[in-house]
Amino acid sequence: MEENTNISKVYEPKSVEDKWYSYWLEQDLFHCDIVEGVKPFTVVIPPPNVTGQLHMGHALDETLQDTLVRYKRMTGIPTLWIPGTDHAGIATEKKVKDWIGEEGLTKFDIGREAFLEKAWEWKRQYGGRIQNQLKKIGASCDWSRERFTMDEGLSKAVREVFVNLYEKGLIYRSDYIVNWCPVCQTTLSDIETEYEEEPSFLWHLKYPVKDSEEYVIVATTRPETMLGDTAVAVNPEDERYTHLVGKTIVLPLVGREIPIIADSYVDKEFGTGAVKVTPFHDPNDFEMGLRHDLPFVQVIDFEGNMTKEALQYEGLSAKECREAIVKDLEKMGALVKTEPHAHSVGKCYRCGSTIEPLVSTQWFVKMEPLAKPALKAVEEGEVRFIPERFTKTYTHWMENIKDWCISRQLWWGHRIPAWYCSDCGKMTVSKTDIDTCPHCGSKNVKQDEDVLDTWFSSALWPFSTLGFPEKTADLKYFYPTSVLVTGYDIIFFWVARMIFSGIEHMGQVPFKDVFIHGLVRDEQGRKMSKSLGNGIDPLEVIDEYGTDTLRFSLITGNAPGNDIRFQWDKVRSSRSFANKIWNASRFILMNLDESITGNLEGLDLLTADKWILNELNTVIGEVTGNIERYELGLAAQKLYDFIWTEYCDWYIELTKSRLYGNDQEAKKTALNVLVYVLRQTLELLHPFMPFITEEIWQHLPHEGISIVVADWPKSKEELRFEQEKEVMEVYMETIRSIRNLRSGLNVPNSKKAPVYLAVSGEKEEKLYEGITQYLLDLASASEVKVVRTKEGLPEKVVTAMVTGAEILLPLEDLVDFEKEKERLLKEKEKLEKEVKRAEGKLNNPSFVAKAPEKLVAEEKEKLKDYQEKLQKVAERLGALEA
RNA sequence: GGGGGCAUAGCUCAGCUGGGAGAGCAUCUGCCUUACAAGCAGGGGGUCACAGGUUCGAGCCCUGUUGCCCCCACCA
Repeated sequence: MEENTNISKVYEPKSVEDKWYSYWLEQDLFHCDIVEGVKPFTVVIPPPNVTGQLHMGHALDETLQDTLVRYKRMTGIPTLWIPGTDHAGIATEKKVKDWIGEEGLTKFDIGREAFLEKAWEWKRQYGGRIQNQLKKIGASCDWSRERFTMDEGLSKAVREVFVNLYEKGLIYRSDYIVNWCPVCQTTLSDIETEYEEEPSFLWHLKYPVKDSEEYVIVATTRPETMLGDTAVAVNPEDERYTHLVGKTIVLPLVGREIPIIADSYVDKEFGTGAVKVTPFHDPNDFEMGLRHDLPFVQVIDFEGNMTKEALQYEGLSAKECREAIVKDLEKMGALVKTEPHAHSVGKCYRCGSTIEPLVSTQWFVKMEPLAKPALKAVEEGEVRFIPERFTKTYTHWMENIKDWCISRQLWWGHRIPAWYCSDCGKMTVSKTDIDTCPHCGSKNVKQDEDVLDTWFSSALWPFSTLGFPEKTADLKYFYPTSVLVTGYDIIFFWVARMIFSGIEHMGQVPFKDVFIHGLVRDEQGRKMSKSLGNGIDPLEVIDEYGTDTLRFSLITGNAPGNDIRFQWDKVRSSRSFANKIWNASRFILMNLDESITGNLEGLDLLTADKWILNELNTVIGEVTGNIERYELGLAAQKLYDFIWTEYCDWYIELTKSRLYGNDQEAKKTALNVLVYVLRQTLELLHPFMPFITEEIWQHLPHEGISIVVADWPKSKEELRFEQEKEVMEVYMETIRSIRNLRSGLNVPNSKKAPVYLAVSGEKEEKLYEGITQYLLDLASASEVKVVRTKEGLPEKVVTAMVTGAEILLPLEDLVDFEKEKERLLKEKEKLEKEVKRAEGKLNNPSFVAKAPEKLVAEEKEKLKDYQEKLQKVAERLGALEA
């Protein structure tokens, strides 16, 4: 748009997006300074994985955040959006393992130090990718405050928190049954384990009772673990087994003697009512093992193979072992029954491998003391979920929370700050690295090999990014943040943990609002996934259609918290919208000259001008309210309707005769209003479509260096024009009616015809006085006459009734009285129905008594209008009969 | 087993504190009207899943039913 001629008829996003993003950075518009005494608006980005590529989920998440952030920035509040990335332990470690694997090396070949060296190198090479992608979608982050979870400062925060929790007794180290991924070679927390139902079998095994002819039949889904059985349990109330409790079982194949115990965990109804107990390999059995002081026998190792405790089965994989055992038990007659059984199996959320529950020494966070205040904060509304229903999801999880296993057997991450002395055997937990045992002075101290769960550091994100544990100015000013925007799938992983961490370490909740969105699904409603190959790359959409288009299509027509189906149709319709704005603006720019400022002072406004200003005023109020309430979909929809329907289809058309006419003052007025409304509309739209709005705004008369920092439009009392609105609505009704009549007879627009408006009184005559030009412009009128009597008008007319007037269109030979009668009869029917409806309401005494006065008055008005129209239709029909 | 969501036009979905059912796409008719055919004008199409209830008034609130979906828990 450098030149006002030769502008492309279609909007070309590529030529403007990078240009403006660079400009915004050059002008440092996203940087946020502290303004003492003014409460800022702060958002921290849910940090994408450094290994990550931008996917549709990010695109949605960043778009929502950016929209809120840009809006707030325009309202003049100091606004900060902190970007950053997450080190993503398992995911990144896997990438680096694959990377060195290309040279035939394993991480153990090269050792911890070299491996970490490689990992950092990998991060330097690919870690910047996601940031550039964020810029591509227009994210207005303060890049000077970018953070990475393994930055020095953030690592310091992790240590601070770890040690504090440890010293309070809220972190402990213990042998416990954990979820072990034999492929990733690490533990996983409970929420990192996903259960899938698989068709399997329930094997019924016969265990002989020692020194007896009796036996107990146990049912199991995992026969291979029988090698590690250290008891058989029955319900204490189960009379079938009472006499056996305390006796001994001789474990088949193994020969180990194990007790029969009574434990109320056992369900009498399920299977045979007797359970084999494998404390080392099953969470429930583990608990029973503790309760009854049973031995723990490990028969499956950390690679998923059988240990030497598995005797002759040593070395087999668990799966092979299962087959062998079933066969062997069958051979010896110990397999009583095999029945099909749906069995839910834990899977690693990263690699999908089957999880092996195993006992090992791990670090845990004691959750109950942390969960309590976190629950209270949400209950008391200190943190608010939008939409509200997710409060329940959160509460339910927090109420039933178990301790959090935080140690991971990885190298990439925050190494656990605990040291073990091989001389005195004591452990030291310390904020700083140590090389001497503080207990005995020995130099033989070794740091714990494990690192912390990635989510441990993510949980600190809202304050670690601001400088915690240092009491920085940023931390003081920007914490707590204003809103967290994220998907419902990580409420447990992240949101909940940030809440209790914020309360625990900062003494304050980390954010006021949690704005939850859904998942972006494919066109068939399936989850986008790598394995299905149905993911759509947002960058490809941007490449083809532009960022604004993608953003708009993700935001419109969605309610908070609901999943979104990605639709190309919707993308295309958003592109059409961008194009519509482009062309409307192009039209206005083509007509501009230097005298046009887009200010309203001293203009002689017409009805149409006042009408559009009034509509703009309304839209400003509504859109602002919608954004404040996180109803971004509604806000976008309103802007779409306003721009397309009211501004383009009506207002621009209503100004054309002035623009093309000879009255320079009138032209100037129209143009100023056109520019005024367009500029404000662009400002309203900017948070949603940042690039196209900036491009156009810069070409319009404006103040300031960028729309990014333009003032958010405000509704103004002096631009409320209720009366003009009403008049205009009558005019529009009239225009539609005329178009309708013509369309019904297939009259092309090029064929102009006179329009007569028969009005009943002086008031109506006055009302219609100003309509002439509008009908000439928008209703293909050749001339317009407002008359008090139909006398002397042509006979061959089609008619329609509008508020206060009867339209008569002399369309000569096109007029078919039979068809006309038919149409009017239909119209009559419709009106009668309406009259009946309105009368019904108004004759209902309780409606009149109880409904709001305004509503009753409106209903009365409508009734009157319908009755008038009905009467006119009847008259016209009468005339046609005659 | 517990919790939650959805059911509205042919399709995908909106519908804010209850006050005469909307959008996009698709479809039909007529228009290349000098901003835009990625467009303009006009039209057709809905017992708002079902059954009750509250209310002057229910797509919206309450109860129940049916059908899909999700989350949590996981009785071997």
